[in-house]
Amino acid sequence: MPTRSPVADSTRARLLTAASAEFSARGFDGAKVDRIAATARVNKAMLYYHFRSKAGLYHEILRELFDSLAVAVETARAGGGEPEEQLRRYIRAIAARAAERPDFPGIWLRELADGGRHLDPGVMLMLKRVLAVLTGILGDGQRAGVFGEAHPLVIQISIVSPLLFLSATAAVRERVSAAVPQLTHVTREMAVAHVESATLAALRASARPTDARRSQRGRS
Amino acid sequence: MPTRSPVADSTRARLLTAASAEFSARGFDGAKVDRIAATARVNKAMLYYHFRSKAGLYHEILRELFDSLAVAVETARAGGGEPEEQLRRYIRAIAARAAERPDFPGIWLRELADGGRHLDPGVMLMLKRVLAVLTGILGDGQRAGVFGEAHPLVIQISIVSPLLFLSATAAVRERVSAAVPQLTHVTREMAVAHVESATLAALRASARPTDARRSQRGRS
DNA sequence: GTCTATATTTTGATAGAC
DNA sequence: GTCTATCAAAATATAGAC
Repeated sequence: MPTRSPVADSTRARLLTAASAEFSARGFDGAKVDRIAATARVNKAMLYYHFRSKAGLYHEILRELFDSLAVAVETARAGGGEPEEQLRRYIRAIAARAAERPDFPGIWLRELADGGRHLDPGVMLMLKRVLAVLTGILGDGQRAGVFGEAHPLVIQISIVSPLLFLSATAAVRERVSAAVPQLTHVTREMAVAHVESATLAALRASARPTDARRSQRGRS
Repeated sequence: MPTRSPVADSTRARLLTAASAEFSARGFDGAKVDRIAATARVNKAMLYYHFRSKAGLYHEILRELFDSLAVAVETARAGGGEPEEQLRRYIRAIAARAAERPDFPGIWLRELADGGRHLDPGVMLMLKRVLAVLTGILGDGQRAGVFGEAHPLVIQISIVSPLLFLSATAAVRERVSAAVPQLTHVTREMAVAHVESATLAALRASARPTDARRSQRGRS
């Protein structure tokens, strides 16, 4: 492995930035090392010098991305407070990561669609850390009686997927909106607000079936 | 264009089936025509004879898939009834399409992530038909006072994305669950039930801010 | 660390016989 | 409609000079 200076190595950092955008926009198979090198204004041979292969470069990006996500939600959990407040922070932490790193949603989405082909055990561990945080928050809420029973993976999917979609589908939505002018743009705030209210409303409703106008399946 | 018999042409149909699976699992760039032909047990030259190119084959699949979706939600809408009931049918119609055609979610997901690179005007029109149905249902609900104001695209995203995710992430969830045994499997029914209850709860809550335990931003 | 030139493989696509 | 043989381009990767 080449010199790993604590300061961001210029060509190395440029390659990571360019590659992140390329992988997000085209996926692993669609990404071309020539294009990455060109965008980074770096000689292609340098890519192999620093990362050994296209896959090596991709793995480095995956690790960095998911580790930062795990840290973000763990920080949200560490803030303490009521379960509802923690869940809001959890949601916002994920939304914030997606906002800070525009390439994240595309990469995440595609990696899932790929069946996690490139998720090595290290990255899997990071995903588990994220799920552990959510499971903890939901458990607290259930014990406190404010949340009903809920499957962590269902909640995770219904939180994460709209947020990823929002970013990843920006281009398509732009085209749809252009053709249907009465549709105003969707802002990140609108999406986050909806995810928060929909998730919490569903969790509250399952805690008190009688609160809902019609309970789908009342506990007999 | 070759003979288009009303009955499913064997090699043509086999190619479509194999290609659909390949595109879903690997994406357009990751899909290989050699692999498609091999899976279909058809000579590769036949692929070009029937579909002219890899892109032509892909487009044919996209058109068929999104047209069937548009028809499905339009049928759901045509069933009439209360807005809440129509919205439930809308959600179930989408979930049913994803269940019937296991390749659909992967293809849809990847196409969105690709920025709709392969969505020609014909397919865009089908997407608009789907959105028009949802917009109609939401409008009915608002006029009837049972739904609050909601952006159709936000609702669409929060309905569709979890359903697509559920299918598309099956492989990854399998691996996560294997490593975290206490997590039971997520069934389609659980996901659909959550989407229904979360979406309706959010729409109802926005119609009557005072019903919610805490209204996030009460109308001043 | 950086660059040029090039090797090697894969892959989309076709010509032409049957 | 089907198959064999093959082409041409693209793309990953490396050797080796500086």
